[in-house]
Amino acid sequence: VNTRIRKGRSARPAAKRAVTSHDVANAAGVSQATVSLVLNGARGNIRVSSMTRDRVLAAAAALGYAPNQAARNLRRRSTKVITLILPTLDNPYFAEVVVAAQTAARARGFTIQVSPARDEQAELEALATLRGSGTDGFVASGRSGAVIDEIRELVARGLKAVVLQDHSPDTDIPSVRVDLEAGGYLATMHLISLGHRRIAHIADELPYSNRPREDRFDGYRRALAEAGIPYQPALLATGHNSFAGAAAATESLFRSCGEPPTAIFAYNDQMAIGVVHTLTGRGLRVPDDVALVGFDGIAIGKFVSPELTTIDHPREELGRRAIETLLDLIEGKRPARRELVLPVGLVVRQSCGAASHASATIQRTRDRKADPLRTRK
Amino acid sequence: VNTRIRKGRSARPAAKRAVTSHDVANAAGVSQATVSLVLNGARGNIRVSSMTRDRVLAAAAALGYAPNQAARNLRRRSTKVITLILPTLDNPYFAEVVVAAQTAARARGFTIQVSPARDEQAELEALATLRGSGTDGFVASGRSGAVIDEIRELVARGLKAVVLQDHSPDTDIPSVRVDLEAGGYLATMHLISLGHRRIAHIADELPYSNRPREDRFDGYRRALAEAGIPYQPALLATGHNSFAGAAAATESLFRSCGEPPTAIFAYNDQMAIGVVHTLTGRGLRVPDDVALVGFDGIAIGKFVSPELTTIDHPREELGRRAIETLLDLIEGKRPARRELVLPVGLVVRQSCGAASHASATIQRTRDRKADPLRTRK
DNA sequence: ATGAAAGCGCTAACAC
DNA sequence: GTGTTAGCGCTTTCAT
Repeated sequence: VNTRIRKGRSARPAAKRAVTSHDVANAAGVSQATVSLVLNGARGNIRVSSMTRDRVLAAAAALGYAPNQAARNLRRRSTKVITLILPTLDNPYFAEVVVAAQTAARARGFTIQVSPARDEQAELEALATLRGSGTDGFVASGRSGAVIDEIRELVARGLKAVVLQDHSPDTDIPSVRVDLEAGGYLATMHLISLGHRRIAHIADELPYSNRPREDRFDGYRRALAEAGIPYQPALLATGHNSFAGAAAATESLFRSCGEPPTAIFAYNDQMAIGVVHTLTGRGLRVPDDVALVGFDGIAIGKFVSPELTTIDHPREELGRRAIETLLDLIEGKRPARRELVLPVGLVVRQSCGAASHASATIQRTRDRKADPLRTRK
Repeated sequence: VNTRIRKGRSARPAAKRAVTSHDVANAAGVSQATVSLVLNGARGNIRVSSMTRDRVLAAAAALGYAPNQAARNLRRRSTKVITLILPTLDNPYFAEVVVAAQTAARARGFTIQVSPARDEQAELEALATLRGSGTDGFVASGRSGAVIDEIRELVARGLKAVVLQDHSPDTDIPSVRVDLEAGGYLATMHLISLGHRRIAHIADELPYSNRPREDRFDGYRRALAEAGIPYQPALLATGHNSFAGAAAATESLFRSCGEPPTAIFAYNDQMAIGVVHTLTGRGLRVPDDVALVGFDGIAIGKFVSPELTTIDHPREELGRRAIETLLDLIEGKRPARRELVLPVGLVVRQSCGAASHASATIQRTRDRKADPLRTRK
């Protein structure tokens, strides 16, 4: 039965029938159910003699048996797969999140699947593919209203979801994020403490309402307000979230803002590098002519010139906690917090011009639940 | 039947039974088989009246029906999923490959799944999870012998495979790769043509035999040989494939090589940035004191200072062609070539010191099948 | 043009 | 302890 010789040149590779639990059962001289029992191991009681167990295991190994996932998923009504929908893979920020997520998932017997979705349309498509129960749950960023609606719809269908780097849209959709507001505040406050008063902000240009951006921006304005510096719309510029986008945004900032800023707070470290490029191109030195603080803490910040002062995020923890929260949900445990907000830290390097004051100082915000923002000054 | 009220506080979310094709059939007043027929559309003939078709479609939409993937996969013996196993996601190089792969796959009705595997062990694990027929095929890099063996084993089980950025290990496992040898040759030749004779190479330190590294290295030595420059082992340094690893490798290179090199060919652009960092730290200017050529062509090379001269890879094409080759295999078509080798191009920017000669020159290698290497000088 | 019926390979409840 | 049995939801002949 199992020997179906590939006849002639008919091609169509004829996917040689895989070995099933039946084959193993035959080889071991037991019933198919026993094979299943043995292979699914410690189902509470070990109700199977160690002798048959060994025989089954041996037969399975000899035949190279691997259970058919589709059948198992169908029967179990679960796939042990979770999906991560991320805005982009261009930014190594997410690479770190993915690796941490994968490690955390694997530790609990789950596999992750990554879906890059660079815009709202792509995100909606990625979410749409989750409807067919190919996954037990997912992590997505919130962003636009349409995306939130689709997330709610999937949750209504029984999928579990966690929102990453955005606010919790619903009681049964927890969120795990970094304290971006505190980060914006810390970055701006640092520049203010260095004597700057004309501080620009270069942000992502995403068209729809976007919490990660608003949070940074809120922190920026809170710091200005605390220092009694009026917010000036002319000092805000947006561009595509990339090196080139930031370079262009900086160019247009300097062309149109009248009196130029003496300092810039960038949306993330990649954009900060684009900012440096334009500044340098205009003959401006960083930090002497313009001070700069990035955001993220990705590895490259230490290797460009000048080295980037930045707001460091707990990227590993972000990925890990998102997965842990999701798996708790999937396994029926109710997560400890609806919103988990991770603290950030200021890393002082060269680009802010404070190098003489202190090198590689690290200042962290407090861990917090969902109470009002407060940072250690 | 479908209304199972979540009773009391018994928790265990009770995953409300999803709507099945039976439900749709009932709502539309047809048999379940007809629903399947309608939804799977143009199965050759359209043997279904447009009236019932409309009724089924309407019912499906009203109920928000989505076919159960597990059941479908079980029945079809295929998942329409392919897996991409990549060494890392840290390097934006792979982000581009992934996006291209995803686009190509989607165009043909397939979904991709990404598995980062930073070392041999992780790669073997990732491959092992493919045994359970959760995927129709995969793209992996070759690397170590153990990995190749596992790839062969999976292919023997009926999975389809394509090797990325390595040589084809077997007639039925095609490879799609960039012409790394020609790239190494081009980079080195460029430095030679600028007058350099002491040219170092900073490479990835991967422990096992590694074609991508050997290919670059072969190109490097071919160029030296052609110019009559003896190869000097002291000018080869290896480090972890990262900014920090390259920085460390450069440090040790300068500490131990006796007379220092006047030029460096780096393994990739990320490592090139690490090289610049160390050079700058030692008070050496790039390109004035040491000329540098990177490899890859990733976006950041244009935004660091000095801008990186590099060997540009067709990253989008690499991802796309790998997927197309794999899908051909899955669909029973025999791919046109066993080895597809994509040409690379030299992009001259600042780090090589040729800026005065010509700015942003681009020189490309010829497209080739599997014939001996040859580059246009 | 439509329906009935037979599984795909597995898990789990229940019998012995 | 081990085997029997009943499906999970779908695709796909084969009748009608």
